[in-house]
Amino acid sequence: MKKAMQFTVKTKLKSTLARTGVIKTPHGDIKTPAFIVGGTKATVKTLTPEQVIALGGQSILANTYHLMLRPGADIVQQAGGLGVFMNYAGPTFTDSGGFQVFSLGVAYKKGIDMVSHTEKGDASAATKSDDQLAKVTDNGVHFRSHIDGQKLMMTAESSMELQHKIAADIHMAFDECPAPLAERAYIIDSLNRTHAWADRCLVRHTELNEAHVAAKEPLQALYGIVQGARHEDLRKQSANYLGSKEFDGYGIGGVFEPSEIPTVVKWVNETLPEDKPRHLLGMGAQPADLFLGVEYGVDTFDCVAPTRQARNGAIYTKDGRVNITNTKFATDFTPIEHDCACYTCQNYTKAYVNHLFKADEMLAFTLASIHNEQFVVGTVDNIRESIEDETFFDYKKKFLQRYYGDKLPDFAK
RNA sequence: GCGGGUUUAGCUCAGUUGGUUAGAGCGUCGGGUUGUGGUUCCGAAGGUCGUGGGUUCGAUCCCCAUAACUCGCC
Repeated sequence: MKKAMQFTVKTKLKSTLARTGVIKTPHGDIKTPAFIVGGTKATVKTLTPEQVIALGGQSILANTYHLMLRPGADIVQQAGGLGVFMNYAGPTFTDSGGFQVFSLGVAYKKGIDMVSHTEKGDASAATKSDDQLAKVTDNGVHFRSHIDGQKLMMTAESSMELQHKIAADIHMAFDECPAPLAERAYIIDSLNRTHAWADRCLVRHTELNEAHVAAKEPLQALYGIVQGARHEDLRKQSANYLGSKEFDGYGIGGVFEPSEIPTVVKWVNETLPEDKPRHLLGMGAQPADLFLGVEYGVDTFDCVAPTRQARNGAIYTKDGRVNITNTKFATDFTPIEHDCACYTCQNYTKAYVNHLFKADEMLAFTLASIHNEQFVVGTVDNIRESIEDETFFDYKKKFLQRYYGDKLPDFAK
């Protein structure tokens, strides 16, 4: 069968896993490494697709779980698929809903911070399944909608069916994301389940793609998702197992600290086949994540942090993160960054953005999101260029030193 | 002019049958947010309880006076 997408490696940075390349989809190309813009509910919050394109976004990632609940996959399909529905002509991804096994399951309102403060979480919550919105079985996951409480079931097959209705260019296999504190025995159990689900996803996905061929519709691509928590042998086992299957690319899932990118991501990417793209799921809130991710072989990222932080007034600058709501900005009539090319910095002052936040005006979210998203997307674009002209390490050192100053984390040095 | 009510944090108000560091909501200030979370979470600052007397071991609370605001009546 014809390929749903093509990935070509263009250049490799020696003595690292970093590379540049191009992902070709039916809706356009993605130059990698690339930061994929978060559009969970078929919208990049507070931004129009035109604004996303203008800030340099190459592609958008939506979420199957959320779209299944609202408006429903059938409605997205009737609309003509995700891209038509949301008026975005570029390449799209959907996440499978597998992450909600964790985020709406064991971690739901249990106080487990997914990355930064895992040690403070309730370890016993890691494997309990009562009093939760999600229950994992070998067949799939029993959910309770966080919106209206109705009981739902998602399986490998149903996730594929939903994703094919939503019709993004690139799908993620339905996986289980075990809690970071789960014990090894549970991680192994979970990993076996994720692998079995990946096989089932591939079978159903292939059937659905055959139907697309018959209907003369574009093919859709599927990434397998590597799990294995923080265990080297399990991560490599997962990368080997999934790497031997006919996936179009691979997602790196699970929950770990940014400081673990040089270990966990490296184990995975030195094991996966070189000719398939790798997507680091949900990471990229900080510049260090981006540089380290690329250095250790990540081709695409997605993260809701740039827009979420923007909605709360946290703004990225090359000299570190600032809170634009701080009083000191109320009378600062200069742009957020004088050398930033984004729409916000070209047209508005810190004082104005500060005022919009204080006054609860919606434009605040839009202007802050444009800047933050362009900051992160642009940083990954610059990283890509630095690989091609072999200035990556110099760029990384200067960027991170300036951004973090005295707070530069050891793992990023 | 007479009678009633109110006066506690920047705002709107709780409260104390008199007893250690007087509370809330909003606002203010600061922080958080990594495959769910704009209207969210965490923390902090801020009051000689209108003013002046009195009673009491002790008064924001009881008594007296006074001021401001407010309602009603003439």
